[in-house]
Amino acid sequence: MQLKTKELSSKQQRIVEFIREFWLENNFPPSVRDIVAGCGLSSTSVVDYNLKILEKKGAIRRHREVSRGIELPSPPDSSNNLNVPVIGQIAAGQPIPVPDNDTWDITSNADTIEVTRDIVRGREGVYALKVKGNSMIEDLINDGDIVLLQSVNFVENGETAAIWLKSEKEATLKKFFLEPSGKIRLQPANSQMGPIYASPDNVEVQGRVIAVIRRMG
Amino acid sequence: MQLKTKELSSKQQRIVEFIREFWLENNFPPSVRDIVAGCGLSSTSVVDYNLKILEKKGAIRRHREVSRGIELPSPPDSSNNLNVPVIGQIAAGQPIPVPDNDTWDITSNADTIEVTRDIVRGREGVYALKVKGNSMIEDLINDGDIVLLQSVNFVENGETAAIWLKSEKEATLKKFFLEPSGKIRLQPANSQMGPIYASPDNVEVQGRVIAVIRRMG
DNA sequence: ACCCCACAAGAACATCTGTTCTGTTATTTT
DNA sequence: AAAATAACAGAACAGATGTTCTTGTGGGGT
Repeated sequence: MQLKTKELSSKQQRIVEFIREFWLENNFPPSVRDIVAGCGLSSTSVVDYNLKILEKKGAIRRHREVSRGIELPSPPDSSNNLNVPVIGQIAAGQPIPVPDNDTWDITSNADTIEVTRDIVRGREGVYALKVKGNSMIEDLINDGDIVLLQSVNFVENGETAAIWLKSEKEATLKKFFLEPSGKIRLQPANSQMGPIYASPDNVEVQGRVIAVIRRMG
Repeated sequence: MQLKTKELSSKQQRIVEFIREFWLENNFPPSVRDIVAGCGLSSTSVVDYNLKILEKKGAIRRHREVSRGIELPSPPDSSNNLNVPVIGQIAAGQPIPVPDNDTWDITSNADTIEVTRDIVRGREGVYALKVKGNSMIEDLINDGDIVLLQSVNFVENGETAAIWLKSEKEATLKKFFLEPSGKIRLQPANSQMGPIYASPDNVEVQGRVIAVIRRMG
């Protein structure tokens, strides 16, 4: 007597996820037997059984007697969009939870932002942070902006990056410079503010900024 | 001896168009027999014959032995994207060609930028400008940024807007304030720069900024 | 006329595929 | 423990569907 509501069993989640992946890859929905193979199930009847439940729960829509007649409520944008997870906020003094490597759990209930593919430009490991507070205004980044970051451990000199200062336990967006002296200079964009100097072993690059999106009005 | 090249016969164009419509409506590709019915053809072999040609010409992609295994090179936008015309650049001292009213010629060969619908949020008369030069850096807008504007003639106090100064023949992005004195104050965002004061009849609001998109790296 | 070729009609075929039927197993309820 | 229910397994059926085969048509070119 569980699952009366909209909660999906793990198998059902897996099926939905597979449908989405399949659709993304092939631009058309999978057949029942594709799902059997893709989810390692044993029988088409199992799929049908669960698809019926999924339909009742509103997770999918089916067209009877039509091959591959499965619709997702929000069809994965086969074309030009990507869903980038917004994994948190960034503000001075706040830690960033960084995703482990590149195995994202897109299906998790994390917020996502939909961006056109030309912004991501094929890069892997892209995530987004919402800027909280005005502490990054010197980098032309404002409160409420969304910054898109590529998860990398190293950046070129002069790139804007999300940087974790270990001892201070602070995350911040700054321009990154490795000085000839071996020190690392974190440079704000405004001449009113001086740079921050840190030793390399106190600095951890979390990602570099590849885009900023600001909505107003 | 026609159609050796990529040109499509009227029947083939019709088929492609039908596939696109069908896909748009159902979120999955049509079967061969759907095309027969939808295009008023007489036989599945006619469809198959033409689909093979279409595939050779690169108009579609087919997956053999897979029902509804038709892909369009650019699958129809399932509704989340809009193409916004980039009608020019904005920089101090440069005029902006502003579109007449709200009847855009989207099909014109003007550059467009594709943005997700959630950025436009249903607004009409949205266009984009590419920022040239660093003259707007005070508004957290940088060289190379794309600003999305909604074409309006009036803005609220405090909104960032594209403003045309008639006598100076200058276009600029500034925060707009109507002062109690009746003058208009155009306020940059940086305290280092003072505001510009102008009389209302010298000011023409061209649009208000609804989003900023900056790509880096 | 003749032949060649693009194109189409219609039927037939072999899969593919959604659905159903009959059980079986595990879990929960009484 | 017995009954009820959820979930799964396997097979089979019927319709959907891609593909192919044969035949027909109409026009150009020689």
